[in-house]
Amino acid sequence: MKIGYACLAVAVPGSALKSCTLKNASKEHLLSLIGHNLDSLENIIDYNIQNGIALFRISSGLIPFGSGAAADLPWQDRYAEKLAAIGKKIAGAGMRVSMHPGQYTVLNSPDTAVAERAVKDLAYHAKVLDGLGLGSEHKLVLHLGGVYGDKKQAQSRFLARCQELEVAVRKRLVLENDGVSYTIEDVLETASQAAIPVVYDNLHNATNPAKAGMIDVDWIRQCAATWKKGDGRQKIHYSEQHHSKKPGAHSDSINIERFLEFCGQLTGMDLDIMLEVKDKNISALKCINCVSRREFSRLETEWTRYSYSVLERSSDIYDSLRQMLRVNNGYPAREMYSLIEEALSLPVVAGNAVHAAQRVWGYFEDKASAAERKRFRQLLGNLHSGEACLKSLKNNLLRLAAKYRVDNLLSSYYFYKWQAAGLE
DNA sequence: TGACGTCAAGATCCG
DNA sequence: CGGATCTTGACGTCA
Repeated sequence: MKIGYACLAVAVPGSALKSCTLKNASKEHLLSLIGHNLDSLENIIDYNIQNGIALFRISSGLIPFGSGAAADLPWQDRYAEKLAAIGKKIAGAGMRVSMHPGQYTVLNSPDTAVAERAVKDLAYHAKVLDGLGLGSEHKLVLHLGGVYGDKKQAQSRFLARCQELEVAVRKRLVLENDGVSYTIEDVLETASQAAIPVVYDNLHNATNPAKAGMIDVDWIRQCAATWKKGDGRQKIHYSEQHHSKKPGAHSDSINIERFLEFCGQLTGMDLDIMLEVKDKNISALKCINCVSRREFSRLETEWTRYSYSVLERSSDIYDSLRQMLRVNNGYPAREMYSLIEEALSLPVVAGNAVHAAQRVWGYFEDKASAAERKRFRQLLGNLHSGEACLKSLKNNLLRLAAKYRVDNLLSSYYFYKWQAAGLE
């Protein structure tokens, strides 16, 4: 089983993708953006390898306007070596990647211009995976499309268009149920006719359920039969409902107990699980560390990433966690993450926030300039007057971490917004 | 015609 | 000027 995350990595230096608006999309500018984005992708892949994450979705934004303004640019020639090097790392690590054209790639549209653009878009995505030199188990995930008042007809239009796709696309194509139009039952019907594997998405099935009396595992079993030799392991999408947003909205983070309960239903099944969650790699690592026993040092590394976020919310939980990880004794992953989740659900306490910030400042104590010291003390003094001040204090510390290249801090979750709940 | 979702670019505002 | 915050862009469908 592999567990992974989609598109971008949180708290991974050098991993950001760049883009531009269409009016600035000159050939040379696009080519330089592509070069930058491939460097970022390589940094993400390196991070994945170091952290034992073996499933990843490459962002469609890797090549800005990949099926439009950049479609005819010679990026795969200009960056052939870089692409090959990245592909080699992926394959060498046994990593599985995918891509996922979004809701605006609609193959079954009655508007043939829209459908043609969808074909081009699929071709672009396949070109990336081909450029990386990866096999057909590295998939392209697509939704069935629109309904246009007649679902049956829209489904057969999908089938017809599917027949016409080039092999490079077809061999990678998999279909996913969506949260509005096509239920998992609809998708299984169409996909079996086209001999396409099916990705089951649990949250889409919650907002757009197929029929009563069926649970996740029932559908996952049905999807299993659609995965053939050469497709690789069966893949599913797992996500949780956001506590306050509208139905179908992804949660900020995966709740570890809920996830483990879900996994408990899957015994005897061999699946790859793509998480769809705002905090991306952060939740992926949590889930990976909890489903099977790994090195104790993995937990220590995680604790260093979370520690300041915990400290600024609860010094009691901070002490408990420090105690828990003090000795290399057993493998308390589940307990550790549950406690961390508990801490992160609490508001930041101003007094604790000061302690956490001072702890971080400790990294710069011996190198900061007089102006930097003065600025830090000033921001620290402001802390009691509200949330905006905590934000600028953290931004200030993050800039120092970048300037003085403190890797430990740059990979700390303390600075990133999915951890940044309100100040009490 | 606007909402939907996603992310970063671009624009604007502030001290 | 740098930094923080708000708005726009790019896509297609559907109410």
